Amino acid sequence: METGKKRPLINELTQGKELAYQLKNHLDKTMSAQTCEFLVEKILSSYEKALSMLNWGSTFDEISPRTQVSDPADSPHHCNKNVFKKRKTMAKWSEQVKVCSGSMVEGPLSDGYSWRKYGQKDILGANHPRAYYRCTHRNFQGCLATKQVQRSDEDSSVFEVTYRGRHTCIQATQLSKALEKKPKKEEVEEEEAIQDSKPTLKMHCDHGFSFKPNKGTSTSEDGPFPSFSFPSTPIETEKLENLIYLGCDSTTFITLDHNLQSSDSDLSEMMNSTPNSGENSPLADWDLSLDYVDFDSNFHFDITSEMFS
DNA sequence: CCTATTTGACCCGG
DNA sequence: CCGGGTCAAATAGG
Repeated sequence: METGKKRPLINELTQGKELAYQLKNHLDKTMSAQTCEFLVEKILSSYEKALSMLNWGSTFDEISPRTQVSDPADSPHHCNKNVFKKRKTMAKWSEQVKVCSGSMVEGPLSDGYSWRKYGQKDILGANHPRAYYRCTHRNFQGCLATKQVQRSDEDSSVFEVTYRGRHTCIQATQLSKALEKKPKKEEVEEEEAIQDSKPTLKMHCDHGFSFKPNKGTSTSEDGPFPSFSFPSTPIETEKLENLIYLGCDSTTFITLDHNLQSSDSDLSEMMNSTPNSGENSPLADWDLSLDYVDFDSNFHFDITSEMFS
């Protein structure tokens, strides 16, 4: 990114940040909208990150998704196992992380997200291998964020961390954080939200698909199946693209019912539970469904038998 | 048992 | 062909 564009960008982000703060103050006084507050928190965090990235002199490069799609009428998307074209269109930035010399805490400190290692490679000319991580919530929330971590050659206390793709997931820490702020009264006005006594998490993205995990407190497998579904009518490429890139990050609408304790372990629990009925969870294919959605217009959807193999 | 990590194989773009 | 990135089976660890 040229330095000429840097200043306006910083100004813009700063302004947006201030506006978000103002909005937050208003929300504090009004009502039980923890959901809105949660959103604002995310917005702020997003701005903070962007600014820190820019000021830190780290590289940041994101190709506008606008330029990637020329044929929005292109209909359905298919999950093909060997298609990774879209990776090129994902945001990518990197930063150096130094680990405290005193502490022997191996590896770069947590950046607030939970990652799962999926590979390690010896890199040509590098003394230390490069580790590959992806978001732990990839399977459950379709979060495509990944990062690479490589120890610096000269200074072994420095790690080069390269991020790819923004998080579209809801981290457990964010959930608990949002819950902490919830006032303890307000039983009255939530009547309509109380439909059953089970903790539920409803997540809704405003571009047409929804992800609605629903888990009972008991281990009974007869509870409602979690469901993730795209709209029944094919969604245009453009919309999907906006969904992913503007992202659940900023457009996700969260409804937290009372007594929420949902965590990823809960999610994994319900997703991995193999019902005795022999029926697999409908979420089994969800990873593929989102994971391999291809936004490149050159890619042609083809329905083959491998879709539901 | 389950989930996370390790690690060689595999894929793919340059 | 080579090397970076990913997959997935084996393994570790709770």
